[in-house]
Amino acid sequence: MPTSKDVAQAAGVAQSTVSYVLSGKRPISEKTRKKVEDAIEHLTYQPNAGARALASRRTRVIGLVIPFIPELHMASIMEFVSVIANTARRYDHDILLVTEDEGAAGLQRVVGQQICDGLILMQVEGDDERLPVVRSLKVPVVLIGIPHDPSGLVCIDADFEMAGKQCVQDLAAAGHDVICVLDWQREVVDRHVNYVERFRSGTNQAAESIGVKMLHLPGGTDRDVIADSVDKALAETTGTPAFIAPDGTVQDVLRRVLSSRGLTPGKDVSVIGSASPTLAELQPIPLSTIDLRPAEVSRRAVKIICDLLEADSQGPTESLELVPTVITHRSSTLRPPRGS
Amino acid sequence: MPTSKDVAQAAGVAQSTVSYVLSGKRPISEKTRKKVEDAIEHLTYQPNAGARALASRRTRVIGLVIPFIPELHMASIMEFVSVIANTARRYDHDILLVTEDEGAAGLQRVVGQQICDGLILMQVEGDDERLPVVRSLKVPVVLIGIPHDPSGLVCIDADFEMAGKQCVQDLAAAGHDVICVLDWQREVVDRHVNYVERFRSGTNQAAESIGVKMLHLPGGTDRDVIADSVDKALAETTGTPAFIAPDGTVQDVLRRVLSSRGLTPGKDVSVIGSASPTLAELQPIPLSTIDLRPAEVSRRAVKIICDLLEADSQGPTESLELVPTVITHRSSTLRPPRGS
DNA sequence: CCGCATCGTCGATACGCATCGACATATCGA
DNA sequence: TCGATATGTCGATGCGTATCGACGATGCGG
Repeated sequence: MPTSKDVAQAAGVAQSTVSYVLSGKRPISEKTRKKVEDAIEHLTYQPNAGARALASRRTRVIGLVIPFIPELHMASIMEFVSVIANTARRYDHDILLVTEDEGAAGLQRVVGQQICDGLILMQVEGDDERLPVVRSLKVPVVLIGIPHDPSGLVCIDADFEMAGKQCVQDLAAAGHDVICVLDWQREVVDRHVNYVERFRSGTNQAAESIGVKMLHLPGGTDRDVIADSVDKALAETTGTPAFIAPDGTVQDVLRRVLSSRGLTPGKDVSVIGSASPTLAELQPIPLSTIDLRPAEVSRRAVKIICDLLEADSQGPTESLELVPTVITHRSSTLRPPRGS
Repeated sequence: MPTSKDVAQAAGVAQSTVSYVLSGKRPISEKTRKKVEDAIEHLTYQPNAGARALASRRTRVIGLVIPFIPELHMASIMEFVSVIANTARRYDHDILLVTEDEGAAGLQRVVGQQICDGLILMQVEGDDERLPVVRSLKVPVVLIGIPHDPSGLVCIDADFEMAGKQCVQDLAAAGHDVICVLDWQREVVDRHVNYVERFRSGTNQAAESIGVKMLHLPGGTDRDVIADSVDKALAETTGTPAFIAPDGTVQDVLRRVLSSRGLTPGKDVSVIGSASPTLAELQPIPLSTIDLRPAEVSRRAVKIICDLLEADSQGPTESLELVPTVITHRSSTLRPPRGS
């Protein structure tokens, strides 16, 4: 493997000059730059990451802490991972996978060994056990998700409260007087993931100001539980009920239950879920969705951490960003009455 | 951040002694070892990865090249990623994400900059454009998937031929005389992923030796296409046809088509798919599956590359490992007649 | 024509660890 | 008792890059 010394020799300059050509931190004459660049190309030189990290105290690697809990919809997690990785590259950084298995110790390891310059944590829970460690780390950390106490932390997430409001407003406008939220799976709710509460708060606020009835019923993957919830919702109204099912797996079960009751989404009932456009379109009845903007959240998370790394100064050690959500109408919801 | 020099000072030994305590490459007296380990603990010392890489010419990082093509079932990809990451940790290695976006150039970058000691490539296609680059790299690379020309490459994959045989043998034993394979989605087939052919070869061999009729029909996500395939299969027999649908998305569509035809899997027809146990159990009629052992494939891939890295010597530069597949009976297949 | 700032380049050094040869001490056989 | 072998530790060096101070060359104004 060629080194910068080899390049220097080939170009007839000092090694430090090669370094300055690459970093641009000192003026270089056009002539010299050309010579060096030619030599680099000719030798197919690439700077050694280890040496660079050692000398500059920057690895240009960001640690990404991914949850692998089976209850979560893996496909949607991949969406985050994919966008984060690609965005990081755009900032000339790489992504190191940090598995949940290692727990908080893993964070200390990758930071302590200086494998990473900073961290992105996905799926942050309300009372996450890793928070004390995160606060103690002396590198930038961006959380995707909002813990109960976000003080001293940099967080970003979809605006779940807004999402709740939008769903309710939308369904109310379509004429529903009873709106039923089927919760996330037990496993998610029990982890006290903060967004469950934020979403609920949004729905309730909107419902109160509009004057529709909200039902919060258990979700989960158990067909009987969902069936029970559906029946309860039906019993509450003489009109057509509306269902909000944020969780992808819950949507699947709901779909089957409705079908067995002879209810067609978009005709006899309305259903809004959260899903990627691709997935939503693939369903038998294309699903109207509340888009939680995973790609945008991911992009911003990377931008935030890269800005913090750039700044070098400890920057704002606390911030909270909420990404606006978007409703997309497809076929699973009723259309609002004409002229309203 | 404390360095090994700090540790040495605190323990009253030379820096090199600290290094030998950590690596175990030279005998150390119990007394000295204790002093050093105490100092390490007291200072919470962790070796600097960059310096270590520079001196040892080993980063202990493996690059994982992930496909993000939307047609693929992301959930199953996550299964690979998760197991690979965790297994790598067990070998004291970390995983760096290399996105497909960068293409072959990305491989040259992470290897050239020596960010990685080796690579694992997922979803290798029959005629993968990255193969020339892979062959030219001077670091170990393990491919998950078998290209058309595996010479000079280290490959591992599920034994799709065995999988095909198992499915056919199993369905034939259950009394089916017509067995229909619904292909993967067009996008997958068109990429010339080798496993499509290997699977087909397995089914055909088994069908021939047993004497049942095989139908290979188009799969995909289009309902009409699947419906057409189902009708064709029905027309071929007066008995009960069997369907094999390896692709997860195809399974979903097939399920709906069968239901609309009034056909119940496990009663009127048999269906075998490939899916994780969790997913299979979740379906309305638990799906009998052919398990392609993603976790085992992942584990072995990591083991192979770590062995190669350990060996240091270029090791066997060519190898091909096939992981045996497993059939699991659930409710979507007929039971073989008693006493047979 | 001289002093001074600017531009462009060089040499030297530090970064933190692994590793090699050297050396001191302890252990053993003859 | 003495040399030979193990055993345990140290000092020195190199890995490849970034960066700092220094220095020669050039251009400027006075």
